[in-house]
Amino acid sequence: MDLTAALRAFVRTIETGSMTAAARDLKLSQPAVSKLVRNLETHTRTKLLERNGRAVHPTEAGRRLYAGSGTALATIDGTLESIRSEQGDISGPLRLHCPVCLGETYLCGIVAAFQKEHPNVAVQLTLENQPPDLLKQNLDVAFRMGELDDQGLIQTRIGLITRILVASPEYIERAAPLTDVSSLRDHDTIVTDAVLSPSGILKLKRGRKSVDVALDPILKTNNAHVLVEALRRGQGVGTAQTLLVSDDLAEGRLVRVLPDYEVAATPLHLTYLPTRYMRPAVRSFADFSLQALRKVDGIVQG
Amino acid sequence: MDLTAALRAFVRTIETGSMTAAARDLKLSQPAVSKLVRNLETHTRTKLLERNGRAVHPTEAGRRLYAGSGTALATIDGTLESIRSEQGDISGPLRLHCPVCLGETYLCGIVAAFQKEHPNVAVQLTLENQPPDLLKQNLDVAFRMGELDDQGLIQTRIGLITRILVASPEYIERAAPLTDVSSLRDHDTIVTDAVLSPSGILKLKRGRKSVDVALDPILKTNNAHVLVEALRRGQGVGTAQTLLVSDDLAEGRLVRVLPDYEVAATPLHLTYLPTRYMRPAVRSFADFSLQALRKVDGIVQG
DNA sequence: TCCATCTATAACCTGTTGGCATGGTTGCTA
DNA sequence: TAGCAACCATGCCAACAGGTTATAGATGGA
Repeated sequence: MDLTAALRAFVRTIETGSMTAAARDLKLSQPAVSKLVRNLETHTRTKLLERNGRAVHPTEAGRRLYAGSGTALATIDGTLESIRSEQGDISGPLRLHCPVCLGETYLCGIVAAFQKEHPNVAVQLTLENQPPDLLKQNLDVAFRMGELDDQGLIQTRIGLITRILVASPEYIERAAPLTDVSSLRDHDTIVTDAVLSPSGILKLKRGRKSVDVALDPILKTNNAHVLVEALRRGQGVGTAQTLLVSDDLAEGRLVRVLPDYEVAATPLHLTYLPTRYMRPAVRSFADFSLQALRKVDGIVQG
Repeated sequence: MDLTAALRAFVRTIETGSMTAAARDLKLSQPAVSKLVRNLETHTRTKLLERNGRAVHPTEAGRRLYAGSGTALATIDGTLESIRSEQGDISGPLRLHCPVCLGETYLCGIVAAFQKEHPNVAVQLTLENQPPDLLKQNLDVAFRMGELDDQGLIQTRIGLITRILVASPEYIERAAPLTDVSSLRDHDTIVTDAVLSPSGILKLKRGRKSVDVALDPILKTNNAHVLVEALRRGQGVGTAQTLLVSDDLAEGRLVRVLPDYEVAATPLHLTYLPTRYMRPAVRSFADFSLQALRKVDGIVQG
């Protein structure tokens, strides 16, 4: 029996919670996974999974096998890949997860540059604003915004994503003068869900002093492109991640307003699971993306 | 490709220093091992072994793969076996090594008792007086006499094997009186190689005081049965491990002489390699044999 | 120079494994 | 309660992987 294949199927089944999902992952048919697990059970003379029609759960023995063999498999994979990479040939899969806005604007370029250096790395880049489940989705690296309290997760702080208040020149021309933050109430505002507190408060800072403004925005969106596009069209004034609008600012399509005020910056982290071995492709990409992102205008240290 | 099989063949090849030997170990043909290693090399795109006609040596990459996958494989095997054993069924191979005299007299009985409790454990018991190479011979546990300086070896002290001076009643009748240790020179002496220093000195102790006696034995042997048999036949007086002659003493076939004197006792150790996982059969037998041996007359604590 | 020992290769065969199609079970939902 | 959807198990078939035997090639020692 191919123990490696059987264990891999078993481990993925537990992680995804379903043989069908594991089969998709492993590019096998569902019966194949079913058989592999069955073989493993015969071999250990023990029921490893509790089949429940709907889902499968590991038995006590299954949990122990998972704990023991999961890391061992990862070690083997990591060692093998590290030996291949020693030949100067970094390869293997690289599964990434990233918030949509960052992914669309910067990460895709970073991935392209990385793949140019390492053409044998097969990237799967998932963009979602939901926080990912690294285990279930089998992710190598996830970029995450905001403060994380997730235990059992290694996180490297990349920097702070700054936001600024911007508007198009046309809008500024047209609308009431924006002399002070209190006048924001009289403006059409456009924001991301994330920057507004549930009660609709935007937190700003002027120097050390923090200022809260209650907004009633004309547009709230979770999509950065939509947001920036609306700002460009002159639909209003709003907060935007600096990294999303630096080009627009440089070319005059957008103008920073109330430049004395700072919008609360969001930390950006690179996260991954503490596997025994960091596969070379993963390690290499982590370094690569970290350096690239820290150079981005709109991501600052602090 | 069956990664487990390939890695196993590779690991055993490095440990034994030859594919042919690894094949014997794994109960495969030599070409099978050759192919497995070749597959592994193809898979890693790296030469892992330097074939040298006479012997094979790992390349740098091979050493790294060995370091990484060796323990991982052991972990997997151990976990699987531990799950099987959870079913109350301790099983698997158990490879033991032991000095001949101890093995013939006591260990064989201990092994039999152990197998009675755990009939699915397949024991290979090698009796040799040469110190074993646990890695090359693929041993789980080795019993060793004497002080060991072997690093990278876990050793549990079982106790001290005592030796005493004995002779048969017939011999004592016939020979010169044995009033003092100095009169030993005038006797026919029978010893194990091990107790004599290279220059032929037997070290004794009387209380705190150590006494050296130069002997010119009529029989030196490395085999305990030969030694004891010679003593029983009345060929002379000699040193014997207490555990070998306790029956003879009890039944009057041998008599202890010069009982004030002690022969230097030899420590007995149970040794094994520090593998990540101690397989259940191994752990269980280690406990079992330790308890049994400590009860043996002639093995004392200290 | 021959021999012993070890590895590589070729040819062949068997057994396992994976895929497909299908049937059974479970839990949700209307 | 019945129908549906999702998931796992099983039987059958084809393909390939991995095993063995036989043989050739290389290397170090006597």
